[in-house]
Formats: sequence, C-alpha cells, structure tokens
Amino acid sequence: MALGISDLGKILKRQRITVSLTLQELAATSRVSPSHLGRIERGERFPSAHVLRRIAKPLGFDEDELFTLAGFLSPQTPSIAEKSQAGYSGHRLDPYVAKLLAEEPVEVQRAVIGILTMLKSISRGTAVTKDSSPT
Amino acid sequence: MALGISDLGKILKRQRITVSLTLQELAATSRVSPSHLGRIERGERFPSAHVLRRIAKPLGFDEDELFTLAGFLSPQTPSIAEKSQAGYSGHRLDPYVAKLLAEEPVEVQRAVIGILTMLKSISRGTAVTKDSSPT
DNA sequence: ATTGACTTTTGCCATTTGGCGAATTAAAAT
DNA sequence: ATTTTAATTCGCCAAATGGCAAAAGTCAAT
Repeated sequence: MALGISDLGKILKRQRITVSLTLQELAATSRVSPSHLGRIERGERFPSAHVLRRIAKPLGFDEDELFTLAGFLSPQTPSIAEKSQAGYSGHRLDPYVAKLLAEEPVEVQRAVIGILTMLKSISRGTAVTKDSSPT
Repeated sequence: MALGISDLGKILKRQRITVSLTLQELAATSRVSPSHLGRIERGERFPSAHVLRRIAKPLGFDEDELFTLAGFLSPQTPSIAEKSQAGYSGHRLDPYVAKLLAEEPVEVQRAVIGILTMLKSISRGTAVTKDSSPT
C-alpha cells in the first residue's frame, strides 16, 4: 500500500485543525474518545471502519473518501452492475437486461445463470455457430 | 442499522456456497484463516474492513457493496441506492449473476431475458403440471 | 510565579479480532 | 462397515482496538 498509517494520521490531524476542532470537540461530535483520536492522529492506533465512519462527516470528509484514504477501499471501485455503464467497453452488462433481471428474485437470477451455463456447454459440444441474428 | 451481524454471516455463507467454494479454498484465495471465516459466517466474529476487503472479490462482491452490507458504508451512494438498500429482500441484481452475465455478448444477455420472459408467460398461462387444484 | 481553564498524552484495562493447531464432523472410496 | 480424506468447528493465544481516568503540557490573565 502506498499509504502508511502515520500518513493517515497526519491527514486527519491537518483536517481537524483546518476545521478548527479540538480533540475533545471532535470526540464529542463523533463519539470516539479523545485519547483514541489522539493516538490515531499520531499513528499509534489504526482506526477501525466504525471509527472512520464516525469521524468522517464531522471532519468534512466523504465516507468512502476516508475509506479510500485508509486503504480499505481501492481507489475507484467499478461496480459491476449499474455504475460500470460508461467504464467497461467490451464486457458490460446491458442496463436494460440488468433492470429486468433485478426485478426477479435472486433464486430466479441464479437459475437463469444455471440455464445459460447449460446452454453454453451444450453449444460447445455441438458447435452450432449460426450468426443470423435479427436486430 | 437494519442488518445484524448474523445476517451478514448468512449472506456471506450463501454467497460462498453459490460460488461453490469451501472455507479452505476461500481462505486460500483471500488469505484469511478458514477458522476465522467460519466464525464470521456463523456470526461469532465481525469481520474487520481488511478482511471484508480480502473476501470481496473471491466471492464476487463489490468492495463497497460488502461494506454497505456490513454497515460500514451508508447506502448514500446516489444511483445505486436501491441496489444495497432495497437490498437483500428482493429488487437487486445479484453481483455474481451480474458478473457472469456481463461476460456474455449483449445479444446473449438479451436472449437470456427473452427466454426468461417466455418461461414466465408459460408458467403464468398454462403448462405446469396442474393436479386438480382449483383456485 | 501562580492560579485557572483547556487541550493533549499516557497508563491501565476490558473487549475483540484473527491465527494456529487439534478435534470433530462430513464425505468418499475401498 | 471401515478406512481415508477433506471440511468445519473448537480451544487457546497473541495482538490490536478503544475507553476511562489521571498526568502532563499550553496559554491566558492575574
């Protein structure tokens, strides 16, 4: 990881200072003890996700921004379903398909995959590549 | 939060089963000990963010999806709100399904929907072995 | 200097996470 | 059935988190 624990501490402290909060004040609004916050800032402790979440807004951070900073979340996570519309060029899930399928219960979704897998293995065996697909 | 720890465990276990991994296999690819994974699944331990992050991809989850599920991230993310919020009771696209389907060309994806629609209309209208049950 | 009110740091401790190895349970194979 | 093998759970332990209360350290006005 590119980001050491003490770096995170420095970032947090700098941010706390620029929003001009004391450890106690931040502790009060975030419900994390001031001593613990202090140790986090000087790199003696590593904040858990819960703590990170609590101090995010009081410091003016986005939750996932802080998570990324802490190395919990990787820089930008491409979500497979909707989020990836613009991203993935070759392999992406058609939004219309995603929408329709999402309305089915999960068991049905999985069953669909099961059927698809069967069909694929069948067509692998019999080699029927007919490309006469109507639009 | 609406989601208890044992729910998360159940979710993780179900997902592990559907991708057909054993605890040891998941442990191997995620570098989390099988015993710990087992305890997490049956709700005896709560996974830290690090662990959550490690097991996300092997299970076919999105990182932030799992984080949201675990209550670390709030489901505030604009466009995908329903994905995690309406969440585990119905109207959401299973990430594993999405992943597999996304690897197929769009025509295949559409064809799958076509088949699904056919099956639904069949089961609605006639077909399915009806033994003398008047409605 | 000294008192006073704050802010930060430190000691100590309860609780939890997570790993390792052994034991138990489940599954296969002979 | 029994032996073999793989999978899950249990016991124990090291390490880390996080809180509380007391001990510094700061800075102002006396």
